[in-house]
Amino acid sequence: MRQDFRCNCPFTSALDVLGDKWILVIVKQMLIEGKETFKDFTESEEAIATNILSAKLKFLEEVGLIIKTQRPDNKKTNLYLLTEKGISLTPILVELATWSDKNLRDIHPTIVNGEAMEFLRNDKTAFANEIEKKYKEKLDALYKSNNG
Amino acid sequence: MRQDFRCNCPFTSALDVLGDKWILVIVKQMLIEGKETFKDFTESEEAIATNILSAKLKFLEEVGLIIKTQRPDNKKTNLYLLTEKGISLTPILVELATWSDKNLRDIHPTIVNGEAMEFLRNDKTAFANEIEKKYKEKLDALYKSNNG
DNA sequence: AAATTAACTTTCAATATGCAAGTAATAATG
DNA sequence: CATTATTACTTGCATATTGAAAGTTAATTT
Repeated sequence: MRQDFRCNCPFTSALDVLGDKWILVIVKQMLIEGKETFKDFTESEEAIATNILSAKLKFLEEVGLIIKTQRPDNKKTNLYLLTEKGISLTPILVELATWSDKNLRDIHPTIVNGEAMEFLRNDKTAFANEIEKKYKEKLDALYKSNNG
Repeated sequence: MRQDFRCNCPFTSALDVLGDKWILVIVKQMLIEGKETFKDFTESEEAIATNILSAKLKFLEEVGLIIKTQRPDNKKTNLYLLTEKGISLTPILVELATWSDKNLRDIHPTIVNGEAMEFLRNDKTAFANEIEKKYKEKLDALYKSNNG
């Protein structure tokens, strides 16, 4: 799954990488729902098929949005973790959710509307910062336990 | 092409509507490049096939992101115009371009890097406001000439 | 050692994409 | 006013992508 680009437009080029049903959903699952193993992803609400998941994880690794690692004590379970490049997708995700909240409820009334949505509506930037911070703390903890 | 949603997650629901290669590219062409007729879209850099374009325009209309109109003096040429819901995709597009600018140049060095990019980098919000404002002025002018 | 689990891969059917050609209606030209 | 061109499609067909289900391999647990 090699990447090529339709043209030199920055908008279109972003969509050449991110423009599909699954890529940003997987990133969301990592960033917001704390998913990190193949199994975690298969068990999510969105119910991705394993062959698609496999292909998308490979692609995400190829374009440098995630890395594939393991815990030192477990050779079976792979860990998929966001890189800086991947973490920096947060503002896009935040704008997507904001747009859903404001514009999709008429055709999709059951979109969740809890505390997190409240926080997002109230301060988008703070919401994004919080999420990025939490994820980075998680990475720090992981790398610390991996290296001693 | 009816829309259904994978789940109640606001992130995923946005991608149920917007998550594909073409939808946001077409919106970008309308919003930023001023395209408004079928022909305009077929002549763009991204070179969309006419059958795909036809299907995507239909879908965009169905979900209420665009409306299909005509000029009073021309019954042949349809005009495709963004609704409020469509215009409010601007912040998403801005974040996509920002992300491209920062993260895609290593694997795609020829991404454009002109004055507009400079403006975008300098003040995202102002850039978004400017674009929305210009598009709305265009709509105003059009509706004025259509109604007298 | 046997059973279970995690991470894939394979197969095959269904859907989406894309190119090329064709059509119908309107508008412009001679 | 007849011919030609233009716009907005649609159709047919080939290829690519997606998705469900089942199978495979290696590591871990019992």
